[in-house]
Amino acid sequence: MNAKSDYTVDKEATDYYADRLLEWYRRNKRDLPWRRSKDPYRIWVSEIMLQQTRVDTVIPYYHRFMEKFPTVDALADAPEDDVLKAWEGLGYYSRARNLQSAVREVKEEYGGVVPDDPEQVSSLKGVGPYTAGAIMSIAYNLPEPAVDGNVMRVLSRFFLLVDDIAKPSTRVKIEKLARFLIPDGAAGDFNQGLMELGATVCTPKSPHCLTCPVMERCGARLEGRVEELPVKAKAKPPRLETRAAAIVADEAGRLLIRQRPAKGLLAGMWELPHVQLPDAPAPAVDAAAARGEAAGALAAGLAAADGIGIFPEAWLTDAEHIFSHIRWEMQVFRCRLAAGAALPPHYRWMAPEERERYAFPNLFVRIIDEFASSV
DNA sequence: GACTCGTGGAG
DNA sequence: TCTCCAAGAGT
Repeated sequence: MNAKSDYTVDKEATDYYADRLLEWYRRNKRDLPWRRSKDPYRIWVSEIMLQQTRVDTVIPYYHRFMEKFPTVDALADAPEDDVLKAWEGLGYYSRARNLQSAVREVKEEYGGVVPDDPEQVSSLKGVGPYTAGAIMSIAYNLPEPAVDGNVMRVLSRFFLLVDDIAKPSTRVKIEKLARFLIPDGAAGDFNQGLMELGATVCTPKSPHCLTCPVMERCGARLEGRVEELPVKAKAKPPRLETRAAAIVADEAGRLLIRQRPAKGLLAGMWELPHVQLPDAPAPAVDAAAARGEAAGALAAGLAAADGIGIFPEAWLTDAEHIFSHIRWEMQVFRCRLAAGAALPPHYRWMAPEERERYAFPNLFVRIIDEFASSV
């Protein structure tokens, strides 16, 4: 371990940074919904929603969520399906489940009051190092760092840090630096200032250095290396999965849907019945033959997995959906259900007016909408 | 440390 | 069209 394994900075630079950033933040901060309250619960909900999710995407969800679940008690007492439904389309659905689980723990163990102790908050489900620091500093103004992607980018540039910010160990190092930078009595504004600077000025591509409050001492700018920092390893491409899905409608216009398992991808969400196809490198067959094979595999797969008999009648559409780590290429077939078949417990018939009762991932929302507009 | 876990906007 | 990604956490 050499002396350079941890970042160091002198107090004079620290004071400069905090003073300039705080003044800039207090004059330029955006008027965001969750900044209008110091309620730890509201801060908490916003931080969970904002994980890996853009501000503009979160805002409408945040308003709806706070209207539906305005307090710790309201969320703790709500049916889990209602919470998942409120999260529909936002992605990373385990966040919703973990949030409600943690809120229930706050109700039971802390009398409904979000604790102001970093250790206790960190132990809550779905609350990691960043979110714990954000709640501590923003709601309680306690001097805990809140290091997200913005903060890593901003500090990497200013202090010329060349560690790969995609590595977890780098976040730990930057956390130590960020903790040291927090000015007395202004943790909340300072942490939000760092993030605000990263979101609006020190952006990933073509940052607006000329409006930056700390540009005159920014290492990356002084050395002309703004574009090459931060160092970040590129993610590997998602793996391909080919799938075939069944659209089954009855005479009343109801759709056959099923609920996904409680763990894993899209846990607990509703979907169209479908199967994964063998990923053999298709030997250049014509499209019609490939669809025929997929349709056959769909019928056989649903019979084997769920014990239901369906007969593909026509190809409806192809749909692609890209998750962070998987790419689904799905062929969708309009199918007929075998008469008199009993449905497994995780299957339902969904009437058109029941759409609001079930939470679907967006890829199935699109397919269902396309089917609805085709009939 | 590497993988899992969504989505849609921006360039 | 494609790439990167946006206020990360769990395993």
